[in-house]
Amino acid sequence: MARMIAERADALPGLAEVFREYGYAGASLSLIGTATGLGRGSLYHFFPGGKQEMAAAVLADVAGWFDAAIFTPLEQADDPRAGIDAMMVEVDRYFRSGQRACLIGAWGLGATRDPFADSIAGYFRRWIAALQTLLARGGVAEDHAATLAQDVVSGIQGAVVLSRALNDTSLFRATLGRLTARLYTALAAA
Amino acid sequence: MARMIAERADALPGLAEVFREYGYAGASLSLIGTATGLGRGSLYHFFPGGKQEMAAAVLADVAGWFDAAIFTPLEQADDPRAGIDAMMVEVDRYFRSGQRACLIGAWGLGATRDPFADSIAGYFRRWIAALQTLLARGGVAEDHAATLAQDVVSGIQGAVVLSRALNDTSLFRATLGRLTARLYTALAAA
DNA sequence: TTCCAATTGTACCAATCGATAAAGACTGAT
DNA sequence: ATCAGTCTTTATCGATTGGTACAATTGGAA
Repeated sequence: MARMIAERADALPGLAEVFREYGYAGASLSLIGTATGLGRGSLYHFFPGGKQEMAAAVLADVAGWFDAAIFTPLEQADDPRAGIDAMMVEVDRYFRSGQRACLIGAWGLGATRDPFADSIAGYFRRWIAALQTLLARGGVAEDHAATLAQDVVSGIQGAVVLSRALNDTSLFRATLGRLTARLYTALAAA
Repeated sequence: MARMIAERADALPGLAEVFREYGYAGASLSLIGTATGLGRGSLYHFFPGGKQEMAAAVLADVAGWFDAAIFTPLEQADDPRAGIDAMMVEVDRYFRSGQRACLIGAWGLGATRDPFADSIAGYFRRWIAALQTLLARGGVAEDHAATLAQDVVSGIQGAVVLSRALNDTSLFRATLGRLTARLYTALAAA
């Protein structure tokens, strides 16, 4: 009966989808079981800490993905404009043009955040810092780079909320475009 | 045993707080009972439809509050700038400078929205329309007013997410200030 | 005072919750 | 062939879930 295929990491995508859609409290073990294709035994084998460990693993996985796919490329981009473009492309893909919620942002809003407050804050701090670094390297004044980076990360989160609520993918993409334009303008003025 | 004091409306604030903090699934009847000071009997007397009716009532209450305190004043403001200022003051107060989540925005992100998708979308549409109307009356070009209104509502939602995640009230207020400045600039150019 | 409708407390329901335990099935290495 | 270790199934736990039923109690109208 053992597949030897299953690793802990294989369960994470399904796990993340359930948590994202139903929230921490709403993600029951039956839903999790269905989404991951794993029985209770397997789940508790991979996550002895239970639901809380599953949530922590998902959070770490999402944060890790953003780190590798967005934050680090952002910091290491040769051309600031190319770095920004790459970020926006990945953001649009990841959030499915605003139809997919931000798990970390959503958990930050409710009581779920308490056990994970540091991870959640760290994720956003890292994102802002990476963007700020890029802008500063592009010649943007430090304080302007800081507020601009905040505005962009905040603007993306707002676009996720609004475009999901209105069920409007074009709104998300248009907002990303406007945020990109603001970044370009700041770089051009520098 | 009867108090004869309690009305259905008296339960709404506590109800809203629980739903906001714990989400729909996480808001158990015990939590709701504690927060409202009402037993199961009273709750099901006022809300025969159970949890779902409680949620719908809270949603309608929040939307009604915004309508009366923000949207309508926005539409009827004599001076666009004064209308904007009043909105920002109320927004900052309502969201407690970003420490209080937006119940409607949060529910729009997850599976909870399904039964309430129309109400949630209507809330945001109304907000954007009111702001857009104000800008248009201030002489801002229609398409510019539309995108600007979207950006501001989206920006407020993003600021709630970000400032709550970072536990930073000054970030929320600063973002509101920058959004206000953008609106002023558009009005000045008109 | 009597009575009625509104409100509340209590007990209870089946279903599901998260979690545990133990036995079984499979693997790779010896 | 055997063994240790990995993974899965199944059954089950006590607690809690949302919801119901009903009697007790109340304030106000008659």
